[in-house]
Amino acid sequence: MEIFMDNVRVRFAPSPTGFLHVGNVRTALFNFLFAKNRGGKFILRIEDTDLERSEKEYEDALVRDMKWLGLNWDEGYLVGGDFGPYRQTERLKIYKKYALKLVEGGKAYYCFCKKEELEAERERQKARGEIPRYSGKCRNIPIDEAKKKVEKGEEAVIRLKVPKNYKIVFEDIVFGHQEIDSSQVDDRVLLRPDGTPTYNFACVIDDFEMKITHVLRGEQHLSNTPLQALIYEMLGINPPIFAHLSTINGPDGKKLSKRHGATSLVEFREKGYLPEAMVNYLSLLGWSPPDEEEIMDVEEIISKFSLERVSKSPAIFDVQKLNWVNREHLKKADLDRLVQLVIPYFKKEGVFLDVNDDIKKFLKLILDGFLTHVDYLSQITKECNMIFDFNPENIVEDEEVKKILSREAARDVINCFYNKIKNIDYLDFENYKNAVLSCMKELGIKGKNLFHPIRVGITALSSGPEIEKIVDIVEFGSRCDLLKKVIPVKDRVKSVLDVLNG
RNA sequence: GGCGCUAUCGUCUAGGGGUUAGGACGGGUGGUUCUCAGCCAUCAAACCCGGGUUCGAUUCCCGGUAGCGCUGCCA
Repeated sequence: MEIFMDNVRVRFAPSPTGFLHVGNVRTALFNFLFAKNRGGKFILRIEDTDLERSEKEYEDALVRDMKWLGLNWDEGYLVGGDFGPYRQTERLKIYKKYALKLVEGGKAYYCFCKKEELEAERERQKARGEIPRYSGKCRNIPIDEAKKKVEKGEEAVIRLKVPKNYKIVFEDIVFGHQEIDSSQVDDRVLLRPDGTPTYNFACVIDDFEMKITHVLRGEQHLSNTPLQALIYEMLGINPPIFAHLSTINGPDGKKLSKRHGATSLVEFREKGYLPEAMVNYLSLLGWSPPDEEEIMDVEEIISKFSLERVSKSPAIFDVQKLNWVNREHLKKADLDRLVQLVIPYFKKEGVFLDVNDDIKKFLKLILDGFLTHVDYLSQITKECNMIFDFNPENIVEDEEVKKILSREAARDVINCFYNKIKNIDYLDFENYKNAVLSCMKELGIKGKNLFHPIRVGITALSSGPEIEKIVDIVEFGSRCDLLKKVIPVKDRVKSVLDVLNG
């Protein structure tokens, strides 16, 4: 269906009226993947023709988010290129040129109807149960007369003169052949009195001017495409190939919104999701790899990506699966990198103000012990809370711990363990192992009857990472220059024994 | 209301005129490790409904239903 092209040019064209959310990102991602897979160009264009709602702040956020994800664009906003400018409000002259061309060719006309009048009329039509449409009142004003009015300074918009009884046809890679009667499309406004274009017009002009070969965008634009296809035709130019991407909805099947929790990309970044995990998960929404391997890095996704495997049905954003994808990438990630990523969360908790090499090593030990416990990085501080908040009283409060202590010889184990370590200055792995070993021999206890009490002795808790890892973290942490002190093993066991002995 | 789009386990999906309808997340169970997490094994779980076409439809066609989108001088 699709003609092979080796000069693929695609674009992501967001409007800076809010923060990038997962739906937009998926669209950006698919454009990026397609471009890279085909060795083409990925272009970023800013559609800021909605003067009311567009904000510079959102443009900045958008750039930051795209960069974070690694969706680097080859051409466009901020990086430049041969077809700029790439922000629509800077391209007003271009739209005007094309709009005038349509007017001259009798394909569009000036409309002098007042905005308020039209709105009132729409309301009336709706009230009567009719389909709200433009009456076509100005459609037949002779062009010379209209021009004169415009010259006199009368406010006018330019509307498309949609032909009657006309079949509009276009192809969509995802949704297939589309046919619609021109009676379904209204004489839409192309250019506003202030010279700004409306979305559907600007979009066509820019895609043409920027030599866009494939338009991949959200499914909500499928209904706009007949209008756009018509504009291409009236302009006598060839449309690009369309590929609409199904919507991503919230868990209730409704449009993604605040009440579904995090939806904007910033939120996910702040929570400590890895960018490669976001990319991976989002790539799986509406597209599936040809094999059954779901965990992929960007390069793999690029190499496997094709529009043929994009599905038509809407998808629901599932945080559970995102979490799994993120955990998988967390496992594969370089520990030193994760240390860097985790620093802000510990700072926020007041664990330290500045990092030094010791603290980095300490964080590395924490990650080694607790990483398998988290879905995303910001959870780490809470997960490793036991390192900082040691509460010996817990042994008389926690049911699980009480159960362990009620077992025979539990106290003896803790006592024995304490005696073995009380004179050791720094309990390293060897020392710890030896202490445990001699307790084992001395008391003739092994397995859970040995380790459970030791765990309680050190943490006052019944569960957590491997004891030797905790020993490592706690001992090293106690020597680090931290705002939140870490109590060393020896003192911990002592405190537990004190509580135990009343 | 009109027009358009969509419909496979709870979720993401594969598949496709004849299959034990496959995988993944999540859930259940069991194993492993001192415990939790993890890891391994294992189980339950789906073709929206009704008509056609056909020897045979989950798959193709039509209708219904539901959801979503468009119906703006928003994008």
